[in-house]
Amino acid sequence: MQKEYDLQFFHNNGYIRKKCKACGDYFWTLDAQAELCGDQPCVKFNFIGNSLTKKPLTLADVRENFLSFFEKHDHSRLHYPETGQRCPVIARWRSDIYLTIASIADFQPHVTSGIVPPPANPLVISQPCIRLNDLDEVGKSGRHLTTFEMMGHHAFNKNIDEIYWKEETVVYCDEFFRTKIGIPREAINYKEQLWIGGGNAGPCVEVLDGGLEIATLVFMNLKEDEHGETLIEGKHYAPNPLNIVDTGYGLERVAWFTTGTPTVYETAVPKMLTLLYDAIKDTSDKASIYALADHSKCLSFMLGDGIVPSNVKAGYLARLMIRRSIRFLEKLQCELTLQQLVEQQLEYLGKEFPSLKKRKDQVGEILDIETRRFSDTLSKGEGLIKRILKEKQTIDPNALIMLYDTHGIPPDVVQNIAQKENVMVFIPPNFDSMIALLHSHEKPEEGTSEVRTDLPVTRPLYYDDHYMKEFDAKIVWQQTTARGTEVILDKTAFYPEGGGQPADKGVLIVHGKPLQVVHVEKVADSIIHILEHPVNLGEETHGKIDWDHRYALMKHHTGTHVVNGALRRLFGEHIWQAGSQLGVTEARFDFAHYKPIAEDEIKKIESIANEFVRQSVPVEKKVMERNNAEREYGFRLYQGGVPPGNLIRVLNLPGIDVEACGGTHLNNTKEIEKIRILKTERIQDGVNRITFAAGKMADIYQKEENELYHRVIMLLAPEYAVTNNENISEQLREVEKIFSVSADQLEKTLQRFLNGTTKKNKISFLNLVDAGNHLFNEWKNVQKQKKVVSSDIIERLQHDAFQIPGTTIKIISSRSEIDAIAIAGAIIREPGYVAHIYDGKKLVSAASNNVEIDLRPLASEIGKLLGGSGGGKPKLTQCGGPNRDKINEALQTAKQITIQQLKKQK
RNA sequence: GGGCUCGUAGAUCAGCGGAAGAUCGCCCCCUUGGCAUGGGGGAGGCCUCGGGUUCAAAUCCCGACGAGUCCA
Repeated sequence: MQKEYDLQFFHNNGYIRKKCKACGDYFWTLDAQAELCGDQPCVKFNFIGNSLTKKPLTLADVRENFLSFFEKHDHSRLHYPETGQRCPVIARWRSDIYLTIASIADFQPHVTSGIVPPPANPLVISQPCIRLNDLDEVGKSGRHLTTFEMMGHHAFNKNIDEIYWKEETVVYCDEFFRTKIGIPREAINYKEQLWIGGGNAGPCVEVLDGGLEIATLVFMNLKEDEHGETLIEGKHYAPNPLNIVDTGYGLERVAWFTTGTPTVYETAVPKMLTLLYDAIKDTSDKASIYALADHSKCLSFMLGDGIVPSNVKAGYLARLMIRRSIRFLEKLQCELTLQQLVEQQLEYLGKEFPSLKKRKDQVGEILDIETRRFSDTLSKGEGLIKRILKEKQTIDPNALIMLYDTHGIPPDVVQNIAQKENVMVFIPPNFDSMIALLHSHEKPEEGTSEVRTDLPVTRPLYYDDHYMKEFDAKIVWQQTTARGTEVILDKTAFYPEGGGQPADKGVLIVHGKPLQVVHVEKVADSIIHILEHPVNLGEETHGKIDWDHRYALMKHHTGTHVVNGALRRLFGEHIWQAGSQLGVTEARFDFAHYKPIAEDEIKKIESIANEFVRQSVPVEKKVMERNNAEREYGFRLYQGGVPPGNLIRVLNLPGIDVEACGGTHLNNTKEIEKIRILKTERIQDGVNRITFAAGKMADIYQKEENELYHRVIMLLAPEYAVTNNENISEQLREVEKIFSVSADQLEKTLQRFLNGTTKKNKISFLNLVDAGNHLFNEWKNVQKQKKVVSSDIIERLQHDAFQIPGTTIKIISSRSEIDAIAIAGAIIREPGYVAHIYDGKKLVSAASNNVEIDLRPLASEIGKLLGGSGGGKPKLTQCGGPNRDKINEALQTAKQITIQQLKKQK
């Protein structure tokens, strides 16, 4: 390995290779006396309050110095449509990580693996990154940040050093720090290290000064490969197709080095710190103030780049940061809200990162919602804690885990609340691992599907012409499985299932005989048709696609993009696809948004979408090089997922939506005819689903809805006349809400409520909603009446009661229209009664307090008589059964048994 | 994506197979010159919806819908 670092630069300039006395690693230095490598913890920071550089530099100074220095040395600055010269902090172009954690992450995996050429070569960027690995250290350590910029110049070499490699990289580094930052050459040590990460590895040189690692120069030339010959930390590596210069200059660190401020925070977030010091009375808790300054910057990037807080993925991380920040604000008793803080931070960042400010309104609303939500959670938690204390006087670790895992109350918050009740709560030191243990049984589903590569390749005709309905082809492969006969053609217009679009249906005609195609799927580059009947290899065939089926899917597919565009137009740039499924009758589209869709918003979305349809926008379908597509349209392309390869299919509805999409689409939005939103629902926190229908399917739903409406009107007709039949959808939705049922239960429920009310003269109402409300209120009144017992009835029953000879006890045995429990209950309020009341559903037996009797055996016996059973409390029982014709007998028997029992006692 | 909770009065919740409750809030009355307060009375419930088990379901089981929360 030693020769990897044996650079001409070191020899030419008099560097000496030494071994660090503390850590044992090798390093190159100009200082003959040096014994230590210059990294922490071998040496301590020595630049604090004592910078070696001539003048302090701001972040903007350092960034511009870096970028222009490398630009002068023939590096290109990149440009991205939405964010300017950087990628967003949410890694939209890849699905293996949520956040952008390094400058090289911008080019993984497609560029680093050699599939896609670099967007420029060599290039220079300054990439805002977010890392939450050392979250607990942020603020405390004085040097950890969640948000930082990694400046990097990258060269991608197909050959060993086609662009440049180690020597030039170190020379650049030396020159940059000397001329642009003002660090004397002799102050810098270069430490030999091995770099491993993200499936790649290679030698690296750490650039050290004053105990601070100001840059890392990585020479990435290995990739993980189980057949590889190089063994590093138990893993095998093979040569990477590219030799990549991957440098990382920490912007904040370099700036910090020039300022020598007590911590990195004074350099990284100076304005925010000033703001916080003004807004906080007791500023002794420096660590929390630092953390808050850092977190608010982190949130500016997260939310400004379009992350929507949620309980999943990157949204979860955003919520984590929000809640942490709010707790710091409360701890510090800060006068400002998180919303104010972040809005201010957006202002600070606005000049250097203009795209962040564009989402200021949404960011503000998100933080407002999230703040209220968190305080709801905490106040609920407070009630919960107080109740637990009331019951158990203490909070044990189990309760602590329950409070956190189920209700989101962190243990230290529990401790604070309990302290107000004078209860000490012990937080187990291994609390975090207890939580981890709780979740350790959750195993992710393994999707190990072996991809066959030995199948003949099919040429897809549906991309040549999305409207191709028939074609001629040759059967080049076939096999019979349990699913049927699987056939591969040399070319096909049958669309295989994928990307949320279901497979085509249709027939393959062989020798004039049509064979049904029941399913089509794609395996690598082969398209497999599944037929019900066997065919012969090598036959010529004529394929015919079920066009009604396919055309409906195309309407829904293009329609989905139109709906997406409408949503973004209405709500903002944070709208992002979270999933989609097409059907023949309807389609659904899931998307990130921070609140549920309101009733009036459904109409707006529908109207914008239909406006797009009316505009007759021509649909552009083109294959583009990835870099060109990204440069032109941005990462919005990847909403439906990141396709592999260098060439990607781009579907552009100019002014509406543009996405990488492998589906089949219409040529013009007007072919959609119309879009009708059927339903919206919140499928997850932060994710909404819209279900809609396009074209004649929309008409079908309209027709069904009209029919339902008219059936409902007919149903109500005997008692209600509705005069105005407008806004049928809204009317139905509203009525469904009144009776809290879904559409398919509506008629049944209305019938139930009609049955539960007494018939009156027909009343006329303006609309269905008013009639529904009236019916509901009528029903409630009737229900109430059933429980109200008139004193007349009670008096009459008591008057007619049978007095057991020789006692003061009276027995009532009777039927009633009103609820039996209510009647019996009213009777036994006076002493000396036993009542048996049947109300058509159940037979209730009850005895006054002063009557010594246990009615339960009686209830059981009478119940059996009725073919059922019975029971209850000693002086209040219920019984019943299917034999309703035996009610009279049962009432009589009950009376007899009661008399016998009470006589026996005498 | 996986897990754990929870849907009962306007709010917070109790009840967890046998007459739907508490506290706060609301309305009325009494106490005061007026207020805070105190005392008394009252209104307010499709116990989220649907299905099942049972003589009997707010309560048990299944499903839907809605909400909260943790983990990756």
